[in-house]
Amino acid sequence: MTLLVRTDYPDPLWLQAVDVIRRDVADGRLPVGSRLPPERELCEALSISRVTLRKALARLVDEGVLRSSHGRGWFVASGGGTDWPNSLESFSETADRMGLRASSRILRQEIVPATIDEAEELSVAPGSPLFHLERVRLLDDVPVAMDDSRVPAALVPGIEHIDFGLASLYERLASEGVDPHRADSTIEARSADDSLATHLSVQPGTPVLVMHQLVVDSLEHPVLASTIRYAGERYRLRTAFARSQKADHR
Amino acid sequence: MTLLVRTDYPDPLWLQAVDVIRRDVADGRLPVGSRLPPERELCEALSISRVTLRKALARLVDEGVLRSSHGRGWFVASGGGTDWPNSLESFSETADRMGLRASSRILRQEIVPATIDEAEELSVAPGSPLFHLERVRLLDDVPVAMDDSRVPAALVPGIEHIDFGLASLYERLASEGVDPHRADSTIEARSADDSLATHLSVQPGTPVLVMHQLVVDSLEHPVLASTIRYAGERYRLRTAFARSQKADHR
DNA sequence: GGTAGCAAGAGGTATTTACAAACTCGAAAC
DNA sequence: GTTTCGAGTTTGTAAATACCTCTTGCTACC
Repeated sequence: MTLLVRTDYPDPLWLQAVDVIRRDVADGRLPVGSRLPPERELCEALSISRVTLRKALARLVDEGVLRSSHGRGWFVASGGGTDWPNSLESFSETADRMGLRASSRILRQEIVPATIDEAEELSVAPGSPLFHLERVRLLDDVPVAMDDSRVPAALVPGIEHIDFGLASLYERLASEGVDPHRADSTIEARSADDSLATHLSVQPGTPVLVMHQLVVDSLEHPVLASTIRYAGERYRLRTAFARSQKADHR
Repeated sequence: MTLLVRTDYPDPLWLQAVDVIRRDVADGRLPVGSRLPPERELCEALSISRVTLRKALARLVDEGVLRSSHGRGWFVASGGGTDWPNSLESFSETADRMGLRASSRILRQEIVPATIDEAEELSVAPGSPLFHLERVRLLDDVPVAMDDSRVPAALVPGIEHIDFGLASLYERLASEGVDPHRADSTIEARSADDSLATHLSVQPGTPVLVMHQLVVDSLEHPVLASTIRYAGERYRLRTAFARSQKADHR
């Protein structure tokens, strides 16, 4: 605990205390399961009052870093800090959580006329311009998924000139006033075909997780259809489902 | 604000204050968007100190009931932001939609002591009795999935004698006052091992969709852990994700 | 040898007090 | 007429203090 909190810093003292303790946990100076010094000692060590310290500790409980035991002390929570998304965890959120770097490799980016099937799914006229974006998604330069997205070109003028190696498709849609509201999805397990296996650097036939999503705005207009194929050994979807009372699993 | 907090009640004052304010909001005495009296007035009205009141207010922010504006006051938050209608189509709903008949074949139904891992996941003591239910789920007598569920036996007395070829696990839990509230889930693609392949009547190595769920009640107590393995060629999860507009609290 | 009870140490709750920072609004200055 | 300033109000942060409850371990008693 070398760092102290400083009154001449702009951040509130309790936030500085949060950072100090969180860092000590992350660096292993406070191993998982270990007990922290008593509150009164921590106060002295950090030169803050007990109220301020307890505000910091409360935040760390919220973050799942610590837990308290009445009469016994403060303990570093087990690393399984179940930090569940309340919707589907996005690719970059997964990367953040695992401390990895997310990136993309563009395979295809063009505007083509919509086929009958595409037109039907996205509620546009057959032959109307459709933006195709095909990317390999990587975590720390390891290919993890193939993302094939289609957007009606009319929604985002000039979309074919955006560099999606850097830009986020969702952010671009949002900046054009497109408001993703719901994503109707199907999820299934398939075998990798030769083409997919090549792009993901896996053996043909290995299991892949195929998620197809149709994203609609608040007026139920389709704005994006995407198919993401995840290498089964390299990715795991995380989400939280609300259980309606009538859901029966007979 | 008719009710007061009382020092001679067992609940902490700040918790009583939370209840009072939450009730006022629920009853419409504090309409959505309205401003609360200043903290100092609330302190006096509730006969508690400002620190105690602020602890209550902080909790209500966590619950999404209130929000504060520096220099302006406290406001009742719009209730419609925090809903997360992520839903997952259940096995029997899928059967209904496709006009098929859902059934189960029991492989294993017994009470065994919880292992360390199981105990940790379900927040019970290691060695405490755990109900294991292993079933093959069929659609029109075709095996489609293998369901392995674990429930703390204390939740449903006599659970080991129920015929789950007919009864619904969720209905049984509900009838015992267990209220499934949320299911934290991971979904991945794997290859079928020999045992699974036999039960599902597929070739070993074919892709399977593995969904693991931890179901918790409204108090965040785990009530059920289940792993369902779907034959990739025979089943497709259908779900709707809400795109959360939520900001991070960093 | 077992058990009840006490005391020390830990977190939990609550009060009082003080000052800082952000917002509102009206009055004065230009 | 517009801007600027400042007083007043309100939330945000922080300290010092007191006492309660729970856990643990030791001690003394039976």
